Amino acid sequence: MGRAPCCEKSGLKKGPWMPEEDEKLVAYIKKHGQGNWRTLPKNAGLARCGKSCRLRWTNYLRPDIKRGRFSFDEEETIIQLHSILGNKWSAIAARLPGRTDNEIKNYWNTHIRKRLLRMGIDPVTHAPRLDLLDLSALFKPAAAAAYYPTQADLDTLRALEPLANYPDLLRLASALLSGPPAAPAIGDQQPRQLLPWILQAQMAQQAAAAVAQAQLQVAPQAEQFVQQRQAAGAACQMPDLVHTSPTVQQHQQGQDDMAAACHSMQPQPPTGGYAVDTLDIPALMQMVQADDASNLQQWSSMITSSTNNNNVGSGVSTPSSSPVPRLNHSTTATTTYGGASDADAAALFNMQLSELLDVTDYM
DNA sequence: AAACTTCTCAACCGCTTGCAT
DNA sequence: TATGCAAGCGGTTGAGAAGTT
Repeated sequence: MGRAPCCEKSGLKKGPWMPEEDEKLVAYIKKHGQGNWRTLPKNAGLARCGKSCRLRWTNYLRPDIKRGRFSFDEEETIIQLHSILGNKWSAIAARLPGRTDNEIKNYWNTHIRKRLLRMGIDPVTHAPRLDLLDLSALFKPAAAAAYYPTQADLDTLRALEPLANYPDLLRLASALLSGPPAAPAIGDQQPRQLLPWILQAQMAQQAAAAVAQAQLQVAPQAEQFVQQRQAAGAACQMPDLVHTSPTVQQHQQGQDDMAAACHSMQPQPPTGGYAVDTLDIPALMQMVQADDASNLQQWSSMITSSTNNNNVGSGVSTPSSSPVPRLNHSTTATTTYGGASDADAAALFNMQLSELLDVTDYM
């Protein structure tokens, strides 16, 4: 595959477009439509390369382009889609009528990304990162009263302290120990509940993102990728903490492709059929409280190897859109966010576990 | 008011993908 | 199958605007 010869041709203008150039381009496209960008400049009387013309048209001159500030809804949509698609700006733009990929990319880099960082959320993985949180806000005199942590916040921190050496478990426990999110509107957060809210941010975001994903026309490759991640997650063995589920085996029966994906991702696939169907949270917390280091370390390393196998070069949190038939409400927690229903969020929760435990966030 | 710094965003660069030959 | 080209995409740049000292 060779490279397109383009703007290196001498005599072609570069840099900002003049109004008369815009007029020529618009007039030509109105008359002839978008055709061959290579021949367009010559036919339109422009001393530009076709690439430059295409960019100018698609990013600026197209009549259906919406100018001006992004609305709150648009911003929300961008964040949700980014959590699913990553830096696939064109794919995100396809879901935002009137916005170009370039515009969304710029807006992300100049506004949203910074705001997420200030909120202690990793803009790449969308996971909460206490190391990114602007804790200085806690001590600013003007904000001190509002940001001073509550007793509940401190209790939460204390409860999480034993997990400090196990970042992956910390994430899980953080999410589980916190109550339902305060669901603050962006820019109107309840600062006193900041800590538990941040700890839940990933779960909440993933729930919303997955609902958005369900509304998308997922490309077959993306669907396959999601299925492979699910399969690998379902094959992750967690002795003493995970119950065997025959329904999982039934569910997987006949799904050769998923089994193959599972097999390929797990060097030693489980023969006993363990699955992350239900997670024994009380057992986990007992280990934490007893400071059962060996068990925790064993579990932690298994999670690490599992997620390392699953995360094929992706820093993007990728929730699943596929239905999850089982959920044990007595031992798992659920959360809701945005327009996600209880059922949506609940169904998602199990499938998010492998995502939630993605320790690469901490590396 | 001037100098400096930071921010914004249009445009470019270079790589990948898809198609034709 | 290999090659060349066009189009598309994401990362980066840099000029001008806005903000700060």
